[in-house]
Amino acid sequence: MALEHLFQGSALNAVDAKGRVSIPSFLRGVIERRGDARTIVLAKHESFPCLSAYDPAYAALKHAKLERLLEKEETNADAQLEYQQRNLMAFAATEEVPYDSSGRILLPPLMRRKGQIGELALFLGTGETFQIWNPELLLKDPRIPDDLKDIARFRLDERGASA
Amino acid sequence: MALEHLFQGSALNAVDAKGRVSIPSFLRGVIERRGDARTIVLAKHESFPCLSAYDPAYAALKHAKLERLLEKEETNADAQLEYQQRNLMAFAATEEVPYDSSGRILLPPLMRRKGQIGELALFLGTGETFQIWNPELLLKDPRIPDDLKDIARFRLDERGASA
DNA sequence: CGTTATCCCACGAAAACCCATTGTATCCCG
DNA sequence: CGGGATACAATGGGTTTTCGTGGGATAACG
Repeated sequence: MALEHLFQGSALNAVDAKGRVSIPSFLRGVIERRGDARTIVLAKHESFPCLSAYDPAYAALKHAKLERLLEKEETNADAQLEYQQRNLMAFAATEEVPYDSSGRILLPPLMRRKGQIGELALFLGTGETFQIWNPELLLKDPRIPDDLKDIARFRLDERGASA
Repeated sequence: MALEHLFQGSALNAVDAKGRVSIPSFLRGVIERRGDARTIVLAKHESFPCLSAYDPAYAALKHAKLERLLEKEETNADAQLEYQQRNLMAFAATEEVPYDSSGRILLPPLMRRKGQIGELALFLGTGETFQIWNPELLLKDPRIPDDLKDIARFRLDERGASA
């Protein structure tokens, strides 16, 4: 199921007083090439303290994948439960938000809290999806490779922020 | 996954005041034969102080490989984390840049710093990918074969640069 | 009414685009 | 074989467009 267009690159954008953030144009480009939506889906990342984001087309793909997994193990009660749980996470625990003509979304308060996003949002492409981080949390996380932290520091410097 | 067209050869091009560099036409030829993109992907080389570059088709291949590895060990928590880390390095720590009709890219400041590229950029084909070096650093590196350094010196002479 | 979400416009910086020049390798024709 | 013309690559510079961002006006909602 290799997707043709992949999310790649990094950017650090400001969250303004109203809670608005620009989605970097190179990520929007991928979203619009994958489908014709001008919308992103947000979720809490399953293992990192950040948000996971993708386009509606990818959400549909993910759903299909889950379905197939279920059919394989239809008799297994544990598998049934796991399916229910994952399905809930994939849809109930996500929010879909449109971006406007200038490429900005209004970061929903729930997600902003879940991702602990402050005044700065660090966008990281990860292929099929991308992540949105509070840069300070990324720098603190021991699981993040140093080379990537260097990039985060560079993005902070670029902007004049210390850290 | 042997790719049909391979990067080979060397060239030394200037980085201008705006940070633009021409991608040598013999490398562009390979990129455009591999896919129809007019785009290259840049990353810090994992062991040399230079940049590694390739085409988007190669990036997609690399991604598919990672995916397959993951599916084999879906239950293993360590494998999950390692997958996340590799994915971050492969996509967040890279930048995709298009080249214009005259074959130039705008070398992103992040990559320019990571690769320590100054006013001159030495391009070296290495088969599936190619490298972009600061020629001075290549000449200094003890791991580089003398024959290759001779080539670098030749390219510098050609241009009138001393070194 | 006061508070919150949408929409619209405005600005500065950066990036993409277009055009012009140079140098070099190639080709054609005398 | 030589010399001029041609095509393309690399580079420099100027101009236009886009992107990220702030602020205000308008509309919805409690």
